[in-house]
Amino acid sequence: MKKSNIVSLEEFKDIHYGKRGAKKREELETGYENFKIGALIHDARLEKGMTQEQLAEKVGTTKSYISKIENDVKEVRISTLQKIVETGLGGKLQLKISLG
Amino acid sequence: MKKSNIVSLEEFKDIHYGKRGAKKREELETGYENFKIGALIHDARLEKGMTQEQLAEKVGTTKSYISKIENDVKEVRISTLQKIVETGLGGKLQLKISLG
DNA sequence: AATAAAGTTGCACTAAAGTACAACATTATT
DNA sequence: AATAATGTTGTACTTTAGTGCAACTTTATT
Repeated sequence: MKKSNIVSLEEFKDIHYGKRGAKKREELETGYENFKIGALIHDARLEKGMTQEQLAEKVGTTKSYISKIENDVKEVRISTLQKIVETGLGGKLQLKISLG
Repeated sequence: MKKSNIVSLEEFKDIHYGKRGAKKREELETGYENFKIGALIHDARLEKGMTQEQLAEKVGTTKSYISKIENDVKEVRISTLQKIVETGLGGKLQLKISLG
């Protein structure tokens, strides 16, 4: 299994959320209003071309834990999510409250 | 203590984060990059003109718990935060991962 | 088809969030 | 200054995230 053969993020989204226009897909693209954190991490990880094991090592945890979070088996704490996003993926976690 | 005498959000921010231009204040306004969730909830609650007790009752918890979250004594779970924002404040919680 | 890489699931343990209630402190109102 | 409203802190208990490791399944590579 070579890294070069990992499917692209677009392909992945097509398969799992349908093509652009599909309801689930648009929800995903529109700022993740109804966010599923597992999918967020999964997508971000693929976008960085990393395996669960590589991400886990950077964050200082195990691939089994990453798997559980990506599949919503366990709810991730915000501090942990931040560590995964920043230390692990080199990204930024944004959190916003918008009032009606 | 009448509700009409609660300070406005702007006043509150001025006092606690400084006037616009101050470093802390700009961090607050710029999408809460370095978010402190306590302050987020606190601000949102004030903006709605609610007391901790009123918010607690809507969410189904106690004012002591709300206080602890607002003061970062306890880290709030994402699911709980969502409940507070949506059920309690009638708002939307947005969560986003942006990669470098 | 065989092997390796990547991902999933289960279990036991420990650290911390969530809950509840009471006592105390602070701020507003008269 | 007295009183009421609002907010904070402490303690004890329950639930759940986080950790570690091993076994298993699925997907890719040759």
